[in-house]
Amino acid sequence: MGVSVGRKQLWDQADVLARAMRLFRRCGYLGASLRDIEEATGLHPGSLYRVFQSKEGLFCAALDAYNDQVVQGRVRAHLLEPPDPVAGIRSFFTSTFETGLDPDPGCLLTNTAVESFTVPQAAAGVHRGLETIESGFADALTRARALGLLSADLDVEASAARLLALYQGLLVLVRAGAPVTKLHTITDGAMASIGSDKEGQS
Amino acid sequence: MGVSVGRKQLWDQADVLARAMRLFRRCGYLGASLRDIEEATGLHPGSLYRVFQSKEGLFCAALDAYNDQVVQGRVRAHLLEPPDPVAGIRSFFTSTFETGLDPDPGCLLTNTAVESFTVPQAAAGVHRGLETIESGFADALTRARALGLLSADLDVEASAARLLALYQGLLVLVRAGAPVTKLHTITDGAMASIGSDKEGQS
DNA sequence: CCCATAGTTGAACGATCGCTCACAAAAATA
DNA sequence: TATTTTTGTGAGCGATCGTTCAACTATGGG
Repeated sequence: MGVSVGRKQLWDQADVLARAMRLFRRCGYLGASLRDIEEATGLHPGSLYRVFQSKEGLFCAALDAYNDQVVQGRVRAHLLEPPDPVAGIRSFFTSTFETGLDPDPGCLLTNTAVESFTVPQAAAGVHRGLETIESGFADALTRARALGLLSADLDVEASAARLLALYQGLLVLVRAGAPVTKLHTITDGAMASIGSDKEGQS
Repeated sequence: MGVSVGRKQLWDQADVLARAMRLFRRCGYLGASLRDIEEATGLHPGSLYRVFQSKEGLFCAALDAYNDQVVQGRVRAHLLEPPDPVAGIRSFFTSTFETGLDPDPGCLLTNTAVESFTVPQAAAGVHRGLETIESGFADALTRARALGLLSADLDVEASAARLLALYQGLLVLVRAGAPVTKLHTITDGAMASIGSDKEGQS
């Protein structure tokens, strides 16, 4: 069945998608030309088009990879796994602007939602990524409530939706170059709005 | 001094900027070609370039017009003038997604912040617009506190920053096609997070 | 060794991009 | 009316866009 005739593919698809993803996060879909993509990935247009059909196809594949690796990775690391879900939610926010991690390449979900008119097929990917984040918030909130860290009558669904909006807004402000102090203020307010301020509330 | 020799300009600059603004809100800077601009404004490239020097110049002028007209108009109408500042804040949010007003042309500040790499000179305009909104929130919160509608120990500055982030996030979700019920949930949560839920809190 | 197959390469296509400029048309001055 | 000055017009510039494809290179089967 698995015919093994012909030349072997010289490049790793995951690696190429990771490079394309980084370029799209920085420059957006329209801002990244095929020549830029060629330079970033090291692939010539023929190879790109044989596998991904078009620039849009590559973009959608990069968006899927972003969801599967970056988004799910961050959600798992900050929202699902930490024993202290409240601290996890906080670090999910602060990790977007605190130095060291990465020099602000931008969130592909935020950027694509704003650019959405350009690549209609990407809407599904944006929706999927946003839902991953939101259900991550919901999971962390539910766990925190069960641990007694938050009020028992907290509306998890509404709080998760609000945290998602706050998170997207924070990313916009990061892109706009807001000072880190303001981003911290917003994060502190977000934590307080779910009933957990910095000092703890017993 | 004011020499009055030569042909009269046939077009109204404010009207042209309003049309360009609408196009940029919908398509973004990169997504709007000069041919699109020509069609939207009715101006030929010669006239455009004589007055605005470049596509970037036109964009920055449109962004300034957006700040002076749309942003300041909305801030005044919802945050500065209403006798009930709390209701004003709520309508400032809901007016972005409730039907009738406009079919979601997008916020030029949000879009430009995300696209910021493209037109570096636009950063100042984005900053100015965001500050207009944030100080509008601060004004409404201060008035609401003075009226006894909100807790006396409310941190106005922090709440205004959080409302700005929430507002930008809401606009991202609107662009992403989030259902109206979710947008309402987020708005209700935003109001509750400043200490005023739907039913009122005495 | 030769052929069939799969993958790589990069020149080049038509379309469109942002932008320019020579020219025509109007308004004020002489 | 002739002249000067400003504005409108739109063909067309070089550059770059997304995309294609014919030639070339590796691989496995017979």
